[in-house]
Amino acid sequence: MTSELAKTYDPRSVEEEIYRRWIEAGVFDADPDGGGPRKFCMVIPPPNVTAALHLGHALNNTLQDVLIRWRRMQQYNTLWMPGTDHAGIATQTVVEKRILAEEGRRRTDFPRDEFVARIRQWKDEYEQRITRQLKRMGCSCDWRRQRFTMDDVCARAVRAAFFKLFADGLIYRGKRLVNWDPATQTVLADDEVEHEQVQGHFWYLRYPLTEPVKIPRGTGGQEAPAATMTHVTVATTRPETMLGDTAVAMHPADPRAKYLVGKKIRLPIVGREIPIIADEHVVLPDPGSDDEKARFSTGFLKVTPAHDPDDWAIGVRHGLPVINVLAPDGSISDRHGWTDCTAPEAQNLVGMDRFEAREAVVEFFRREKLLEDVRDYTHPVGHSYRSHVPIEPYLSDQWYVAVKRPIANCPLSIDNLKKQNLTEDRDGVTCLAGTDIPVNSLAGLALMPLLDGRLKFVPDRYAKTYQSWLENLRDWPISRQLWWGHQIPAWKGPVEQLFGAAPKIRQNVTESQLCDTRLFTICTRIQDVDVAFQTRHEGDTIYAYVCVPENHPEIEQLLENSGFTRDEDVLDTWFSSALWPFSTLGWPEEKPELRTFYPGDVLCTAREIITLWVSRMVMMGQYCAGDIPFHTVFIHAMIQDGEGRKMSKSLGNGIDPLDIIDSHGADAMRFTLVSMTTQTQDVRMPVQSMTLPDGRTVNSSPKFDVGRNFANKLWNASRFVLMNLEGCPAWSDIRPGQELSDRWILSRLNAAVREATRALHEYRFNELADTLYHFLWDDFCDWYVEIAKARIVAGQSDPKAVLAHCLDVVLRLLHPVCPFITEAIWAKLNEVAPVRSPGDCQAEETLARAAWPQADAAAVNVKADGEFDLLRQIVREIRNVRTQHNVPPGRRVDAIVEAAGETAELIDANRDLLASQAQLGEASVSQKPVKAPSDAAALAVGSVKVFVLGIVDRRAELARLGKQKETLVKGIRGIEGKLDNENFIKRAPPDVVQRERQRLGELRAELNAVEKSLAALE
RNA sequence: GGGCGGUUAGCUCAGUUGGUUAGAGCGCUUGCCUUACAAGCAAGAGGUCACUGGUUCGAGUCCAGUACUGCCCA
Repeated sequence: MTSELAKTYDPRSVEEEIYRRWIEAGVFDADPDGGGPRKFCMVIPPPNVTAALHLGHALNNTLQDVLIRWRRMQQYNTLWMPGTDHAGIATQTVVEKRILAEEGRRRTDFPRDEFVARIRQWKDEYEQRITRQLKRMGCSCDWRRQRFTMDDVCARAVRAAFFKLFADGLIYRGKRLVNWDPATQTVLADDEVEHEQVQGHFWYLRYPLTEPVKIPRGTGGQEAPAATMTHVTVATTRPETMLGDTAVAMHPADPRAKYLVGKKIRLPIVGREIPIIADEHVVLPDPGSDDEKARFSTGFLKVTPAHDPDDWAIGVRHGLPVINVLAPDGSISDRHGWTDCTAPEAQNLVGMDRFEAREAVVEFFRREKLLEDVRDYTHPVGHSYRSHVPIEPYLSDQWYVAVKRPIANCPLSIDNLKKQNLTEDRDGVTCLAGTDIPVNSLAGLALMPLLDGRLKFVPDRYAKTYQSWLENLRDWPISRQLWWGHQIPAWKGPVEQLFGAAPKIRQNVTESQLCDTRLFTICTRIQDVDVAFQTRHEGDTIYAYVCVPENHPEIEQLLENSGFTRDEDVLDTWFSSALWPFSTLGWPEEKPELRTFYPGDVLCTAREIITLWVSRMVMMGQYCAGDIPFHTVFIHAMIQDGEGRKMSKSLGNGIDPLDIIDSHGADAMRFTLVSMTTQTQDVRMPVQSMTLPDGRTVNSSPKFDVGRNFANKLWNASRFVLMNLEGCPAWSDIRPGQELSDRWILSRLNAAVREATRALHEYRFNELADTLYHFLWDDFCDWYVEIAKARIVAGQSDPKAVLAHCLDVVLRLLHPVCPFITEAIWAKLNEVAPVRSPGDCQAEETLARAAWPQADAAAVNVKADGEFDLLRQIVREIRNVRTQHNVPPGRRVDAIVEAAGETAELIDANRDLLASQAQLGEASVSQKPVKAPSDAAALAVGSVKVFVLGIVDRRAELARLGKQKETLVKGIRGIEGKLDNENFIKRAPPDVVQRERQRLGELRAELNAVEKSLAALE
């Protein structure tokens, strides 16, 4: 037969060809004009172009592919939108490092355009690699629509969103302390900062008072006995920041405060005179306190507004000067706001790295006998999630998105929330209940759908992460000092220049409005184009920041000709990622794609980006596109190695999906990943090295053998079916209800359909895999196929039709998980049996398009299940006794079954089944008590007794029966204990009591039989 | 410090609203190359469900606490 399959499944021989066929047939192509409510849309979490995909991506994309293929088979109009993310800081860093290593050149050695072009080359290469990886995994994305977060379509959306936010007054320029990464020299958002415990020190530094201060005896504090103070002692973990100190603070309740506040200190090294101030933020010293800060405190706090967020707040309260002593690269500098750096000791420090400077400062204090103490102190320090260096609080101008500012023209109604009492009034602003978040703010828009139930997380515990993040949200800094990204579409120039560029402004806006820098945004027109601008005092000048909408280069040119310059910074990567669900569909243009596929349905991602990405997509989806981008967020586990560590390049424990596909096949990898997807937050995957046929040694995991073995089992089961379909009758010509084994397998099949569909609806991926695994392997292969063999040999043809139908349905059910192998077998099955199921209609040519099976409730047959279970149990017991008596597998033995009534009839009708499965010769059934022959092994299966003749080894039989008796006695005692308990009888549900009673009866009958047999042997 | 998890067989993990003798895969033992499959078949061994207490007729499952461990946030 031409369609005979190879003995072992070889994925490499089919995968590529099948993928090509899907593409040619346009199977993955979405239809924007398809209309109808049955659409299903997902956007891929765009992989970073930083690097090739790892196993986590393989998991993430496999799960998405399972969902989209399932919905496609359910005949939804599906779209899976593919694409990649430019990953600003990550990609720029990677390319910078590589160029430095290979060419010895730094970014600043290039013109910006040229450097960006180099990154673009990298991006092109990795975009291609990633795409190829996804295709090899079998991902059924609509590749015609593939996007990149910096391509023209996405860039237009970024411009449009930025303009909209700017014009609505939700983007503003602010000067404040930011998280600064001195290595990459850019600002980071709070959530890009990782807190790590660091073994550090508290240094106790003495700051001399300009003149001694007398403190009367009896005043508290550490230095109480001293009648005259010549210095105060501050404790710090970052001594180098003292160069920027502008005050020393103490708590107003400190008894010493009334003598010291208002006095001056001469700052060592610098020579600056700074005041002692009173502020309640200072922690009072208390050596016995549980509070670590109180134990380490001296009561005096050095205040460095430019280099610490808390000090910044104190500075604002007291109007302190702000002295920045660091350069952007983290070195000490007198050129970024430090004007009194004149002392030679101070000048010596300029140019030192911050950690060098720390040692130098400490050394100075030590030398001058001003270092009072050094104590070990373990404390959390923020580190850059990219460069992993400690971040520096740094004063700078950045663009921010105001996340809690009410939006004047809010695009969405809040009536629903009000109805559900989810709002409350706070100072005239409608806020979400229990929060300070205005309903019509960006944070409010993101939180609203969670509260009103339109947005769901699976597993639902992750909703909490999302909610608490939004509730504690601060304004989002969106500018980054990078070259790789969307350049900020804002132009800056002196406000007078704006009049020259746009004479009409005078007509629309008064001069006082223009120069009132408290106003955030003014919208006006330049040459009939809507633009928005903000004004801001910087030094003695009032500047205008002008935002121009997309597609108006002439306005940009006009501004630049008038002395305006475009902001050099780029936007945070997450800004463009936040727009991904609709930027990819062409927003802001009203395209059919957008109408048909937005809002999308499911987002599938890992928990680490719930805050960074998911929340911002919801925020921007609501704000820009007027609806949530998806109704369900499925959060899958993180894959770790066998020791519970993250897989990473530096540890060398990562697994490359392509290596697994090469060695085990894509379907095997997918099956394993799906079967590992439970509701837990991590899964471990023991890593082992493996040698590929081409000689490479790569990382793999024995876990993938599970998938490979399963694929091979499916292949061989199919092989058997295909080899036996000659003369396969039409479904309408068979009577599958007549034979128990047919009724049973069809019952099991339909139960599997029901179970698999339920699992998918509930995102229980492992249950989907388990259901299919056990149906195929245990029920179908181990039992039905084995029974069918005998029946076919005996000349029956019904099993052929049942086999064909079962295979048909299994292939459909398994297709979303294992698309390649199922498609390959489907083609063969179509050759041999194109018509093969109830209804006798021609099967679909392409499995990927075939209909998802519907469970036939009538076929799920509890009676058949029970009857078959009994027969199966009898077979197992006979096999067991054969093994224990060392009966050679090939030797047929005779058996007599003793049973009553319907059970006897059932067994009698299935004597062939027993004979073929238990290797019996003569099998007879007796309704009367059988006198056990002396050479027979006696088995008890419930009320059924089986005598297997001519095999008895007395010792083995005694041992077997003794053991069975022991188990039975134990079981009986347990149940008797329950039934003797009055409370159990009284309080347990009657069906539970009834079940126990019945069970007790069965066990007693079995025990009885076993004891008789034992007696006969003795 | 706050939040969320995890601890079940040698390993990796399931275990639904509490209810038969707690399951699977891998690994292990024994016997089989049985005409789909040795990546296989048949049979089997292996568990004080982390610990302590509580609720209940009944707890792997619910509650409280302890230990260890992981992640997120500050």
